Amino acid sequence: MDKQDNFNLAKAYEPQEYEAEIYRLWEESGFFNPDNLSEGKESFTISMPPPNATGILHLGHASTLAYQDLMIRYQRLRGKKTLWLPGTDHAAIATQTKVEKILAEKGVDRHSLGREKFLEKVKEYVADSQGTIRNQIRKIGSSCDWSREAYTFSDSLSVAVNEAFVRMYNDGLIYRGYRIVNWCPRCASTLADDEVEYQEQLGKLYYIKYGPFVVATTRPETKLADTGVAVNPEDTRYQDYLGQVLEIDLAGHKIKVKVFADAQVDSEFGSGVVGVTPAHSAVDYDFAQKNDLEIIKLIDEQGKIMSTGGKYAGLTVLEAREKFVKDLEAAGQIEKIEDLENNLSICYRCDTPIEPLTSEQWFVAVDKKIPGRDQTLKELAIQAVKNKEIKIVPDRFSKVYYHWMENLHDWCISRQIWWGHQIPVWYSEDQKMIVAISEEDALKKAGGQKIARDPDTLDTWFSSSLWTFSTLGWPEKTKDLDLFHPTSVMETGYDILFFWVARMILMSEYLLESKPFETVYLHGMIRDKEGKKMSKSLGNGIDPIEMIEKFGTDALRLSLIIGSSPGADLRLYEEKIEGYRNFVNKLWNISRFVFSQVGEIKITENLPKTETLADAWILAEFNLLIKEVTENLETFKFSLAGEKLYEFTWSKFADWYLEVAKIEKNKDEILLYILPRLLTIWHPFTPFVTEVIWEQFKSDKFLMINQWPKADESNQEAQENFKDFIDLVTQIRNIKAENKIPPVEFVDCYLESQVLSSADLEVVAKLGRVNLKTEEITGENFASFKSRGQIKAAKAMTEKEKEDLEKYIKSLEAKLGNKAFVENAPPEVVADNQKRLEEAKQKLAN
RNA sequence: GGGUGUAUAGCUCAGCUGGUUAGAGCGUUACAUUGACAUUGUAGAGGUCAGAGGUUCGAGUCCUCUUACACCCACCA
Repeated sequence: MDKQDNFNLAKAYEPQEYEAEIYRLWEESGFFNPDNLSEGKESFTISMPPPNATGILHLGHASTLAYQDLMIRYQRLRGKKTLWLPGTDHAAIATQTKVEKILAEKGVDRHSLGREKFLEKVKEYVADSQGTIRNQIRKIGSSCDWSREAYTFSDSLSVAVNEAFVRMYNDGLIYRGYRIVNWCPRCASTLADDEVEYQEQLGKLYYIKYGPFVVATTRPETKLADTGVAVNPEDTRYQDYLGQVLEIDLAGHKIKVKVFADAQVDSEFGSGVVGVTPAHSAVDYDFAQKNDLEIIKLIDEQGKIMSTGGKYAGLTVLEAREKFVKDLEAAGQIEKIEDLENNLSICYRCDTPIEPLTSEQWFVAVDKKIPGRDQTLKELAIQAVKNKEIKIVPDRFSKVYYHWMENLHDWCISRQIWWGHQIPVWYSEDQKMIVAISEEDALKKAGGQKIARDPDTLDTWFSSSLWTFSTLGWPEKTKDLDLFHPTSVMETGYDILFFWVARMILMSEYLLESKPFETVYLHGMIRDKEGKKMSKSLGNGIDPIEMIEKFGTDALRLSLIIGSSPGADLRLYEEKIEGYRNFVNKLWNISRFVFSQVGEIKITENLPKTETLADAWILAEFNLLIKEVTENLETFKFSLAGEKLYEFTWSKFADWYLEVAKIEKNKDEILLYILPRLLTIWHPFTPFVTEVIWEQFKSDKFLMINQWPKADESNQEAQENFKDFIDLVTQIRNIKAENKIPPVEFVDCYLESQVLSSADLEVVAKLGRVNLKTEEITGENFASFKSRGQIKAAKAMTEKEKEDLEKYIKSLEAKLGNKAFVENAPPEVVADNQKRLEEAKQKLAN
């Protein structure tokens, strides 16, 4: 008690009282910026996956930030020049959709507002939510370099976007073409293939009498624009028609279709005859290319039937379907209608059903050889992973990556929304197309003519695919780019492996001829206790900010990291976070206790001398811990590292060593050796509480930039011997409990041990709360003592324990009696079993 | 239709290249607690490792099949 004046820590850790202040101190220190870290060392870089500039941070963000901050803090403590570059994404479609929704509530739509005014509204909205996001990233404790904060739609990143576009165009890797695309009628824009999601639905399969055939379709209205009929080449029923052009009457609407054969047609499905609508189905479009079919566009960009639909013109798709089916029925042309489960394609941002339609758009050619490189973009991206240049953790996602890449089609990059990078293409008065990096450049190229810009914008993933290097100043040759690229780790969820990770690899390999990162670490999705996805509609979402307020950031971070493994989903719930809050408080109180015990609060610099077995043991355990945690962190086994730290801190250091220290006293050297180092290795996991405790050491530097401790040799003998120590104490407590002897009641006890000194045994007795007798107590069974009496701990064993031990001995004897085992098993395994048998027998005999 | 993952205590999960009597946290039961911590301590109960075969001296761990769940991809009109 008399020593407690020299430290000042409340009885329980209250995170809210410290976190904001600690973060402010870190930020002001400038050490988030690698320029202020020591010179000339190896660098370590992570580009923060930019959160969408919409709404607020959810648990998924909290988890990705916790992982990244863990790696960043670890590497900073290891002395690397550590850069974590934060930023946000303008998230073209997502943001535009969101603002449109807000405007719609006021009865305004973007067209009535006009492009300029609408974009202003979006900018306001983005500025607002970026502020929220920045604050929330800070709340998680993210030690990122705010001075380098980036935004995909900033001026400098827009330069990178135009540069990339122009280079690809000049290399023939970006082209404009009239092709079939995914069209979202609500967004009034194209979508990339991977931006289309599928929803199972119960639809109808209509069998339509179609000239000499019966054609089965889920979308009868599209038959108005059929230009072909496909059958399987093996199908004997229709051989005579192959190659013919037939005129078909569909309830008065006349179409001309060419009959052809293709192996893709399944003669078992539906009627075995496919009506081909090239303008509104990707498969049919391919058929049209192969068989030279006419392409008749039927559905326009608003999802309405065009004049090519005859009397159905002007109707929406669904209206036209209803009317046309009625007309066909009236004409006796519906043979039957069946129920059919199929996938409805919907927009990934607004869930609107997708219309495939033909349109003139910009594409990235993934299968075209890059000039001078004899490789396609696709091949480039596959190779980077295949030759292990880039490592994906967990490895199984490499396979998923290859599969996706190999099946990648040309990437449609033009969007018809307003929010985003305008395509760097202008048209001169004489209708010449000018592709240029800027308006000035385009004007120059136009040679004095007036120019007009293409209104289309770029897919948001085009700009984010440049993220690892556009944020470092590319296309300028900057010092940052040189120092920090390729980045070290890309930490993100497996759900955006395709959207983002794959495209970053593709772009970096093409534009920089280098990988964007060395390792991709993929975390899983956060789910609720039942394993359900957290979502607004289910109301099962946990708000990370609320959890931080309730339990503290450190507790939330631990709950996200411990118990998770890469690529696997994680269930999170409040009790779990609460449990880690308890742990953080334990660490706090361990520190309080240490500070209360020692004469002066300072750090022991050198490995201390050991006085007792417990001393030697705890140092041995601690050295082993440092070694293992370091190894685990180097190999991305964050959860395992956390579990080991947890176990050491609570079950070894607190439960045993500190309890022994209360008895043995005078442990200043060792306590002040372990505690600061323990705080250091905990720091990447729980940055706040460790930094707060660290302040008590009055060090001239933050724990954040302390040095990662080195592991010394471990004393195996001490580890082995201390097991006996623990074993004896546990036995005593056990016997007392079994005999209903209150823990506080000191009964007599005789102890003996081969390895423990008499001093050790005295400590054992104190921990077990017994009176240590120097002579063996004979003649009586301890059970008869009931609540008072003597114990010879080594002899006491319950019936159950006896039985278990006997069983164990039998199984070992059987094993060792087996010739095959003795002959085939490695000698050390046999010897080990032999030893165990002897020990067990001895125990039983005692 | 293809592919991947998961299945271990009531719940959430560890268990690395096969070799202790299969572990942890939460929950639960009993006891304790004014001296670091009730956000605590001590002790206990609780498991045919989804099922069936196989490989091996030895399988929770490797192989095959089956079942259940989850996810991803794909152009069944």
